[in-house]
Amino acid sequence: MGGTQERDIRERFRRSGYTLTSQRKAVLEALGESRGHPSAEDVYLLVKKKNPRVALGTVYQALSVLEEIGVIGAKHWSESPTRYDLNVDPHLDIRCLGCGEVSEIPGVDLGDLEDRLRGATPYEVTRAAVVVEGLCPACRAAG
Amino acid sequence: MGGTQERDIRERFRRSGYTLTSQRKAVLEALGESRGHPSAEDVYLLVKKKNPRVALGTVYQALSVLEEIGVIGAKHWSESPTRYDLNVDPHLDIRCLGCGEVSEIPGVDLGDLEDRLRGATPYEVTRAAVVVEGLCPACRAAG
DNA sequence: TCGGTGACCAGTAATCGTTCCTATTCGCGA
DNA sequence: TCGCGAATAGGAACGATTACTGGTCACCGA
Ligand SMILES: [Mn+2]
Ligand SMILES: [Mn+2]
Ligand SMILES: [Zn+2]
Ligand SMILES: [Zn+2]
Repeated sequence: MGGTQERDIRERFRRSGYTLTSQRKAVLEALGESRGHPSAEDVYLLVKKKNPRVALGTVYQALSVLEEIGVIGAKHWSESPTRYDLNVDPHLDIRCLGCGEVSEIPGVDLGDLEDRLRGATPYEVTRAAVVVEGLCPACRAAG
Repeated sequence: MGGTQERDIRERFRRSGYTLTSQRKAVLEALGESRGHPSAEDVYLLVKKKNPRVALGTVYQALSVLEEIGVIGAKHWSESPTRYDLNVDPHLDIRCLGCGEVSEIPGVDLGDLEDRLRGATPYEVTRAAVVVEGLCPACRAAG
């Protein structure tokens, strides 16, 4: 399931040729602590608590290689910075237009959507993502 | 179908309280000329050909009200500026990762996806969009 | 264990798309 | 025709992200 453990992560780094530095470890740990879908800035602030010398650019670069080697996922909404996720299994996330919180939507199957896309366009389809927005219960209550 | 005509547009402006200015008309015309899915910058360059005094900010503002009153549509990809579209019917568009071209994917039905989303999250679902990326035939050939 | 070397990092500047600001102009309604 | 709120031009500011550069570190091999 979701929990990619230390062993696996080291292996992914080794195979990719990237090195597992303390900064990259710290970014990964911050992502675990945040228990959600933090932005690069969120991760930066968490990492800085333990090591005040890290640079924001380093966090961006770490997130980028972690995503590239498949250890974390990244999702984009139009009115928010990119959100990162330890959950790399295919799943949907919804973002609240009120407070910006992102949560997972379990149990929705897209079926053969990608296949149908491939059949309907001469393009080679690389990626299809469903971007969902709404209002969380708290923001809905607050009107 | 797609072609929202002059009459309808005037009516939408009247009801919304916005005024149909020459700049807004020009933006709409540019969108018609461009025959595609131009960015704000693309629209700006087209509008400027006929009226070199328009400001880029005005184009952004015009696009925003045109979208608000339902005359045009806007779509977002993560690695591209917002693209605008005269086609306001629900449909899918794919963006080429090579050249940035956007084209429509006809005949794909999302079925009851939105309903299933609503059933699977406590959020009030406002919007669900499918973002599709790939390689156009030309870019695929150029490999 | 101890360098040597190429990858990495901190700090900062730059970029890009977009929005904001303000003085001026426009255009509709009385 | 006049008055006034809405819209615009021009340019500054903004937020997210990337690029650059000189110093630093991780790791492989002797
Ligand atoms: Mn998630
Ligand atoms: Mn379209
Ligand atoms: Zn909320
Ligand atoms: Zn292409």
